[in-house]
Amino acid sequence: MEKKNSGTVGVKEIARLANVSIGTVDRVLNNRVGVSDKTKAKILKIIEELNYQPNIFARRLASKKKLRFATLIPKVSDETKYWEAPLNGILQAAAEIKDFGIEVITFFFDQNDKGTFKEGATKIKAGEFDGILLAPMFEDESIAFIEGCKEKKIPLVFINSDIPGHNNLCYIGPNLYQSGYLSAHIVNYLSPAKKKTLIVNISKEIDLHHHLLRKEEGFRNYFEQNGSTNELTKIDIQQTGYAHIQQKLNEQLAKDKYDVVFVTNSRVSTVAKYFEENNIKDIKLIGYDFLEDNINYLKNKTIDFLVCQKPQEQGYKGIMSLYDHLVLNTSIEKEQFMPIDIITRENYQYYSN
Amino acid sequence: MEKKNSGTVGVKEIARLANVSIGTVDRVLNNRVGVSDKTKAKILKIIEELNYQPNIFARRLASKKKLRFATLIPKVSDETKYWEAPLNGILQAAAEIKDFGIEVITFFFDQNDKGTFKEGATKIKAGEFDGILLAPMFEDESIAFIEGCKEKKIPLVFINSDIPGHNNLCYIGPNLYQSGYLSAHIVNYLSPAKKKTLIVNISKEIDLHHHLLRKEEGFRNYFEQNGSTNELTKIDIQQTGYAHIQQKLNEQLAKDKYDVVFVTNSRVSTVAKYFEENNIKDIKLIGYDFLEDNINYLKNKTIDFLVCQKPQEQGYKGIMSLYDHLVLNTSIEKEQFMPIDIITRENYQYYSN
DNA sequence: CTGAAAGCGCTTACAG
DNA sequence: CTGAAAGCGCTTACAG
Repeated sequence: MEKKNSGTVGVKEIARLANVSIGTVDRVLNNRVGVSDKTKAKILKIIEELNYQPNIFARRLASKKKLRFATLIPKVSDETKYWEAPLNGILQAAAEIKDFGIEVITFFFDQNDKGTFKEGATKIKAGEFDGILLAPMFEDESIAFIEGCKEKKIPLVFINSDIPGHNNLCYIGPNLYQSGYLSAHIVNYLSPAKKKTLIVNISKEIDLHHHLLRKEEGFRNYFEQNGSTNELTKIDIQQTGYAHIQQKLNEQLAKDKYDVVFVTNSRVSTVAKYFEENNIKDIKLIGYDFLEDNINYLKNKTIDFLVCQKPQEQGYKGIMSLYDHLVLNTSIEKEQFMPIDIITRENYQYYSN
Repeated sequence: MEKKNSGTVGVKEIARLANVSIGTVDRVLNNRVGVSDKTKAKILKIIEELNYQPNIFARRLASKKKLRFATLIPKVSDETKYWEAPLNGILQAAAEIKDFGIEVITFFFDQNDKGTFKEGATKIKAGEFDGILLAPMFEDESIAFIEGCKEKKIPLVFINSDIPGHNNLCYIGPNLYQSGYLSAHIVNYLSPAKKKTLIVNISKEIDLHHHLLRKEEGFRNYFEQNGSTNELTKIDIQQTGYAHIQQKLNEQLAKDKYDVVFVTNSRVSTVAKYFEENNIKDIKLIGYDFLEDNINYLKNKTIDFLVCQKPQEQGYKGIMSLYDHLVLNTSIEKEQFMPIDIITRENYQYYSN
């Protein structure tokens, strides 16, 4: 004899069975104080037995509780088009949970200016938010901010990059090492069998450089672990202006004849531009991120592969994790690694960021 | 002077402004009959001006309306593990919209038996469903069924394969041609530059064979259109038992030395098994679908690439499209092509089906 | 064609 | 510590 009362039992029925008022049932349901241990136990038992599932619609309709989430990510600029996608994900999630009484407020910082990051953090601290989504680009500043949140017990999710041991709710983003490793795997398949590969790191900001090194590490380790004959060279380009990159590439490409160039971030489009201008067609080019510039070079065959990690989904899932944690009380996976997608000119049309 | 009444105006306020009762407002809101044109116009004008957005929670709470969806897809068997994923997607969507008063009932058929498909279709017809999700494997039988639904104006979505011109709500699934095209693109990158490739179609059911041919077409056209020197051969294996496949492969591989084998469906694991048993390591192997067997051969390096098309998402989105159409009244994209994902042994861990 | 009332399953003050 | 009542914004009969 099974009971089938999913969806049909409510506070009223529980109250009846427990010989209390629905107000009391509500108190234990929502962990509020002011119920004797005895009646609490009795009610909990009934809830358990009935497998009671609250009606979220009634709950939402009756409740006047509002939650406010803050996000702090880099602002979108020509240099950082990448951040358009996470922002879109955030806004999409915000729209979806708006009716559930959640307000999402977005703050931005300048990737080239730690000061703006601190400013944003200060504003958020003052704003008394219930949950925070953060792109913790600057390590020291992020940690200081996070510790503050910890004290106030404000849940916090990281997206895009992690500071292990400091995320207090979850991290949602790429496994950088593995994405480098995968890139190497692709390179390994490319003809010719024996080849020379150039790794290119382009980054001005020293803090961001870590990320690139992590990818480079994965890339290198692949070849080591697979006993490859691939010959690896690398250059670090610490200025992002085209003239500078051009000069560096000129120098490097004069030194040797490469079969593959692996650019460790989205600036692969700059290298593609250089390839196009210099009519270089026999070097395979691999880089990162589904950005308009990159896709254009993919289309015109200058870029061969792009590795992408669903930036929009990072923002979306970040907000949703806060919601799931705070509203639905779901348990959240500590590390949520994004898929590592391989984009070519024959599948980019169907890619969903 | 802007009004900011999003979320604050309700039927009560509209009724007050229109000098009618909220019952009448409700009637025009839900397109019910029994309102004079004059008052209807008046109310619509106010709704428009106020940019009224109904409260979905209140609506859901008060409404007793229930909708029932039916799904008809192949049953999961050892031969058709693939269908586990779409089913999971369907069940996940069902769980999410259950609270919205939607009941999803699943029907299955045997891919090797058209009769079971007809049976399922008949049951669904008799069941008076409000929306249907279908994997239209058997063309004639599907069309007959679909025409019946059309008459009754029951919205219908196709997943996994399309019968163009007959889907009445939308198609959600792969672009088969393009997935073959992409596979060829990958093959083209593989060393050696000049190579011999064998296409393998394994399929017992004549109706399903079409799908494979469509992929083969994309695969072939890529090389034609790109003036490739790749030499293509193909075999059709019309029995799916291992002994038969083994024999066919024996014959074929004795004829020539191939660099790449492209299997046009998930049966690539059978070919992988053959490779493993015969210690074939120098032929690159490409096939379809994120199935346990295939992934195992990917891990042990027998399979090099798998092309996947998010089967779970197909089921999920299929149900959600019915919901969006029937409940939210959203407009639905006619053709929703899945991403074409490239899976290797370095990114399968992070793949979400 | 229109209105007034009850009720969906919760939460929120308020009273004791 | 507990209960009774009002109300969230809709929909659903029912009455006229």
